[in-house]
Amino acid sequence: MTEKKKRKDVIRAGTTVEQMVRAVADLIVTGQMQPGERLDELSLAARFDVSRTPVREALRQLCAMGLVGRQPNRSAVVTNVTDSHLSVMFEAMAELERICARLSAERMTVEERRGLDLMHRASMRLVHAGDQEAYAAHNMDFHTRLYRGAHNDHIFEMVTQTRARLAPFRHAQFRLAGRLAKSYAEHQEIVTAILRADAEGAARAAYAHVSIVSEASTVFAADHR
Amino acid sequence: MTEKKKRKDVIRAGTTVEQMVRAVADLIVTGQMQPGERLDELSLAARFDVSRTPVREALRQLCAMGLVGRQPNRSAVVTNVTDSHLSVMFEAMAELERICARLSAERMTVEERRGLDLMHRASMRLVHAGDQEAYAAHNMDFHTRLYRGAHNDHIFEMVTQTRARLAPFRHAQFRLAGRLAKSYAEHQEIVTAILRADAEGAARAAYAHVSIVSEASTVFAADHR
DNA sequence: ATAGATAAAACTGCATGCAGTTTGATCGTT
DNA sequence: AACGATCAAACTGCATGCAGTTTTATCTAT
Repeated sequence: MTEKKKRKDVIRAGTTVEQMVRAVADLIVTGQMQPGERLDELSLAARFDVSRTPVREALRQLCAMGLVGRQPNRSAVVTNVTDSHLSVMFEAMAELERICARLSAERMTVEERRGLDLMHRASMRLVHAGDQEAYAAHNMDFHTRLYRGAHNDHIFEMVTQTRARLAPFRHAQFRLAGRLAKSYAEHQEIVTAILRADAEGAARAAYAHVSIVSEASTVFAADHR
Repeated sequence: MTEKKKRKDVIRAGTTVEQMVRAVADLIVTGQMQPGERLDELSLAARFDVSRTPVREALRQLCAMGLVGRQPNRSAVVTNVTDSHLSVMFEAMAELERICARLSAERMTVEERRGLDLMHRASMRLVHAGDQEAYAAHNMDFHTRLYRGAHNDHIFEMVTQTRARLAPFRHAQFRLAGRLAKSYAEHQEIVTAILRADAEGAARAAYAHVSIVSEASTVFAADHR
């Protein structure tokens, strides 16, 4: 019993496939695997010490998530968001953020508004400290709240998925000089509009916010080519 | 050689998994499988005369598409879009259509605008004939052009996916009295705005159009409960 | 008669094996 | 020397088998 349980504790965090999805997604999102790189089933299976079956299913799911591309009888490859899609992806992201901001301004509960405001104010400390790592985490949370605030699960799903694909590029944006303070100021605008239930103002601010991130990220991507 | 080729001709239309995805999606979308119904791997495998492996992978993909739900160690079940998600899905759809219409008004090429206008005009014949089947096909095409016109592949993908999930409900909407003519009139508004490059007008008209479809479909869904 | 326990049947999760396809390296030809 | 053909190694697609879990049917006790 203990043996079995132990094995589960180690292996479990959902099924093997779920783990594989998370693990491989992590490799991609953190940049440990470059776009265009091949993901062959056998190597991955060996690497994580499972058989090819869960690997295959994970790859299929990652394909659906857009993180890898597949063709029949060929290895899966890490999707190259860089190449053609970057601006398209950011545009989509901006549109989604705009929707979420507008709906959030209309629908957020009092608690949600207060929570957003509080966590935003708290983040000022991180800006002053210049703590990029912590601010990135805060930023993630901030936007997640916006997405949740729209109170529409399907939109939430779409925006989350899109964000996942853009993750590699967003990650490094705060390195650029002054981005932290700028980001904070932009958040401020969004928060203010939402607190006022100013749907159009929130929408505009959120759209602009992503556009700026987009430019910053494009610069970053160009640097690393 | 001929033997092999023949086998391919029969089997081929992509890989086995792709076929399974299409086949099962069809079962769901056409209503041959009701929401909540269980999809057990063995039965499906037997039904389509393949092994469980491609069935499993197809189910995983269908899950990603949102057509079926899964839990570890349980059978996949046809997603019950009806229950809670219907209005949420339509709302998301409306937002996406709004974006597409706005971007289409801004970006469509001259040919795209002309094509949209022509096919819209041609559809008047179907309205007069009261040909629901043909009009449904036209409607599909019409909206697809709107999505393409946005010139953003990622948005196209999202909207296509969302539409797929709503397909079962959209299908029957034209049965309701007068829907054909109303739909045509609404399309007219969208087309007019796009031809004028009136982004906001197109956005507004498209949003309203989906909202009305939503109501019609909700009625339909309620009827069939 | 109903509720709960128990055991068997059914089904999912994963591993493994084989067939067919792709990849890439070697050899021969121009 | 460069290009193309040929063949072997590597890899994907799918089938099948076993272990473990869920589901269902039967039996027992209140």
